[in-house]
Amino acid sequence: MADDVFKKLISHCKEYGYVFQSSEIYDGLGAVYDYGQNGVELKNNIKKYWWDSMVLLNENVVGIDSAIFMHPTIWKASGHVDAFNDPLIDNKDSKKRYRADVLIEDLMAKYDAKINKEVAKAQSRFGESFDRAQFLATNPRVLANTEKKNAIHKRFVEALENNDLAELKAIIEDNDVVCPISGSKNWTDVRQFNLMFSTDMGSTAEGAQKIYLRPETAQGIFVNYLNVQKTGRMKIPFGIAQIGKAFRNEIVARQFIFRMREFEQMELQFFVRPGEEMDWFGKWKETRMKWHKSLGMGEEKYRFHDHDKLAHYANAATDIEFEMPFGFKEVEGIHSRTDFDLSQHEKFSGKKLQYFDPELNKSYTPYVIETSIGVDRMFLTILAGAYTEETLENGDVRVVLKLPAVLAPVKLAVLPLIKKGGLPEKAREIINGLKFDFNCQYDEKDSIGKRYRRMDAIGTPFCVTVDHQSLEDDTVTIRYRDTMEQERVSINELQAIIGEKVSMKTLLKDL
RNA sequence: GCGAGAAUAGCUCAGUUGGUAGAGCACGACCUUGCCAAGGUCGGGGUCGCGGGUUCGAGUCCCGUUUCUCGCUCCA
Repeated sequence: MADDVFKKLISHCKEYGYVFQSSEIYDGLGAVYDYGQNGVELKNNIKKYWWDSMVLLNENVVGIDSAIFMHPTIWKASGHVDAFNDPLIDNKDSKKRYRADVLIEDLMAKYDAKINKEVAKAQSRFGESFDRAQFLATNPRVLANTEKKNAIHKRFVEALENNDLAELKAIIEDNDVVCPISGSKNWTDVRQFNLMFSTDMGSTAEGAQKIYLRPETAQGIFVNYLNVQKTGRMKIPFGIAQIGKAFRNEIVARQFIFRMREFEQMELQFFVRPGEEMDWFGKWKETRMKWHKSLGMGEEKYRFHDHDKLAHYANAATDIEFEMPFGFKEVEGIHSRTDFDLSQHEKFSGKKLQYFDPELNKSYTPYVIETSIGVDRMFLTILAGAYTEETLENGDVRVVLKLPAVLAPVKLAVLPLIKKGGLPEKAREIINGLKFDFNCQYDEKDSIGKRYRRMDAIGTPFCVTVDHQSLEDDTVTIRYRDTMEQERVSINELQAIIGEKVSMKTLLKDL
């Protein structure tokens, strides 16, 4: 059932110009998508809603737009070069995939376990008089295991240093490592998956330098934080916001635009005093959840998912999850990143990245709270939450995108009831008065009911219908998408009525 | 990357034991039309995902490949 809804949603996205597969006429490109005429409007509106809620509503938050290309050493400092280069091996029988280095580390841990067992046995036998160091140096079983382990360790370290994938496989095979699931030794070759895209900078082959397309936007903020702090005279606590593309060569990229190879992030890095990070973590957690819920997609569709296992840079982390047709999924991550990133950049760049705090009269490396949201995932949550199939009184099924008005691609359609008698001209006149403020659409084709349904399908919140009475008294009917109710209003009231309903002020006044 | 399934018009799909490609909806023009997708007339649109093979002949059978879906796996 849920899969069914998701399929319909994907079809709907294509049919109504929201999302197309990239390079479709060339059979497509895996996990890359293009936004269509309505998709780009919705996406831009999402970005604006986020940007304004960060930069306009917080006087201590400013934005930047850093380049996608960055100095390659940045990715060594951030840990991406190491972490995004896992050597992987598959067991052909169980079809399970493992990290080759983890299998070998497990193998070494087994020898440690054997040694510890011998030690424990001896200890319980000899009690007080047990000499651990001497035992380790003389016991033949321990020595044999130590020797085996050291031999593996030596080969392992050398293989890693030389990036020798065949040797990693040889270690696994020579030591009879079996798959825990199938119990077999039927392994594929070890392959390396670099999750970062790379390209060459420099037009000649000799002078070219290998650079990466950024796998996250955060580092562009970290390396600029002092520029912004100094030139903007920012005082801690302060934040830097950024929206931009990031690229990851996902091994498995699936579920439509949920996991794409080229995607967009909206990130805030908020710089705070060390020791105050948990307060700010809590505050941003609450603020971000409020922001999501302000869109009215249903409070029960959101939840926090706190991380038990933290990444190496974080001392607290949570996700905001949204109930997609395929279950609760992460939309936004909120992390307390400590001073990990700035310290790493100090180390690798050799530059001081400390902040002088005039109130405390001392310098320190700030701690960072990050809120990071995937624009494309956000887009998907909005569409998934908005997509509705309604059975009407007459038994017809109406497909309607109940998009928040502030995000809807088209704010209003102006429709002449019939295509003659001066009604089209009047409708154009109304659009000319409103088109500077709202994205308007004109439609005169087909019956009025059919036009309403077309607007429902792309999520247009308001339909303004021009009839003969409009010519006499300058009134029109305004029809509301969700209730299908209509009311007659004066043409010169339209701007205020619609303006109020599409304003983010209405939704975010408590933020 | 492994395994399974799928791919025919913009969309949803039909297509017989292999015999020169169809429907509905959508789209365009004109006419009609006073409020919730169904009026009339005419029209545009497909080398059946792509490449090979078998055959007198392939949308249909075989092989390869691309993309999508599901499962595994991974997930800063």
